[in-house]
Amino acid sequence: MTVRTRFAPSPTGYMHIGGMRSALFNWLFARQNGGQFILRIDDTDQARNVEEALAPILNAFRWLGLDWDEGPEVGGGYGPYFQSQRGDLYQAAAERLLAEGKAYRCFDSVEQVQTDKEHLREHNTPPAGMRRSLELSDAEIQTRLDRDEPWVLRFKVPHDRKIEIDDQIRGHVEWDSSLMFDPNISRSNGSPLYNFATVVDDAQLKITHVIRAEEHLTNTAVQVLLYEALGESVPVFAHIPFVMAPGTKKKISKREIDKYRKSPAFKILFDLSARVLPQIGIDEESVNPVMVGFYEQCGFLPAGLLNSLGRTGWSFDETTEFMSLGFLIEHFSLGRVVKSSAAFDPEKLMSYQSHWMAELSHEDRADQCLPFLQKAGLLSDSPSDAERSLVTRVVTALDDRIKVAGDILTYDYFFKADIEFSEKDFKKRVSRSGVPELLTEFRAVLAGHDGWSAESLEAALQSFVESKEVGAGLLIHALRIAATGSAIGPGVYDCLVLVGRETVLSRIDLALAMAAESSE
RNA sequence: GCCCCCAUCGUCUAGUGGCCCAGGAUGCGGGAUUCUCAGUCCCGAGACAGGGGUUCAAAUCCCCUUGGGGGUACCA
Repeated sequence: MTVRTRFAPSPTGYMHIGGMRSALFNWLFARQNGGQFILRIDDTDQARNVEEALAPILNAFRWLGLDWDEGPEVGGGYGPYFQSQRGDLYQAAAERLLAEGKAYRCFDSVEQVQTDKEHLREHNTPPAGMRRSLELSDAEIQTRLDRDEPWVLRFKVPHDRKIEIDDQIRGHVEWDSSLMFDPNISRSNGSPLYNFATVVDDAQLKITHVIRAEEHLTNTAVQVLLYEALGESVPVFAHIPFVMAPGTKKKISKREIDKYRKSPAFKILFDLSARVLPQIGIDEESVNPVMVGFYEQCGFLPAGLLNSLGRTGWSFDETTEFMSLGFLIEHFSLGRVVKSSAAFDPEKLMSYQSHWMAELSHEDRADQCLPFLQKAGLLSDSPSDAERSLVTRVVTALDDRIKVAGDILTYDYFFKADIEFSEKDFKKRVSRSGVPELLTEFRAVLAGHDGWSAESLEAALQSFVESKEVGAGLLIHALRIAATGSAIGPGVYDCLVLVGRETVLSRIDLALAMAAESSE
């Protein structure tokens, strides 16, 4: 039997981070077992713009390198893969259940059902007995049908059953069917409800392993009954824990985004996007950490996010933290998925991301950074060899300081002509007694300096400060601010080399002028 | 209310009766390296929700309590 798993997203216009984790586990399990991973689109609610709303989802899969064997764009032998196009399947299954007496028309209004349930609850009785419509005679049913009375289809739960599953993660779970209320399986307009559609689909798609979030565990009872009524074999279930929002015990959700913006647990992520996104022309409000696209746009590596997703709710052993996709395919196991829900941890994500970024060669890191510089207008659309080489040299000098590709924008002073001096640092390092004079003199040294390498510049500065009998730090800090405008960056000699002699000299002039101005 | 699931450092987790006065990672605190920042290297603080059993022995098994989460929709 070939393993077949699936992920069934609704086209919502973004890919949810928690959903992505579910998809990843399904994908890993399929790949590990040489099976198929299927993408089915749950678009019964959205009539319009499915394509547009689906694009970010497919893009997220592609970005992370998770392919699908059947689904949108690739087709497959069990299509169509859009629920909106599978109406006849649900219709046929519903009619069969009705004909076989396994489902019945319920003429009760929503309000009526509601009232009945409340009444029963007051008397502490489970609502399983509510089957008024089942007592209707054929003639009565026909009369109501003739009068065009609305009805929904309810599945007739056999009340004498113990429903048991051996969940791959939860273990043995069982329910008493006598406590279950007959579930509505299709609406008065004939469209199927989730529990029904999903069973019909999973059966028709020959899904062998249903790996999904824990919220569906209770639904499984009804679904098992439905599989049986339809004469289909029941798949293996694996209910994985929720991905919770950092700092909370609630499922991570886009609706809570305003709270997340204020939450300290999310701070590093929002700080990052505030640094990066405005510079590349993306509205900060348009993406957020609940969406997979956020990470792509900030410059995360697929490997970083994947490692983080793979480690929330799953572990390999007691020490292994860094896992490539290949490692995960090889070693993933449902049995090692944890039972308790896990909070997505941005700090740990950063740690994985830093690790995978550090694994990249400087050239590859430069390739990651390049598009960000282009989007920020700091580099032309088709960069010259000289520009590309500058990026590589800057990235090399920056080394571990680049954790996500978007970090390159923090060091924009290597890529633009005009810089702004950080006011605070300028005051602290340049506008202090003796420093402008020192800088003026050293400017002359630089202007006449033979060669322009980090080594020779260091030697020049050392002998200069020795002759002046001042600490090297005094000049170094001032020089850094003057040459880059910023207190942070690579070693100062690297900075001088990368910025170039001419620019360094003119920036020093500018700094000296500013210092003179402020001292007046 | 009823049904189901879950419970180890702040967080992610290891642990399937003795290897555990609980291991790793992350974050945090301190130190070292240093021209800043980042990194790296050391050191440190930090958890078995509570109560009962079972057993020579329990984080691990059982029961109860408490806490958290989910379901109970003509949502998915």
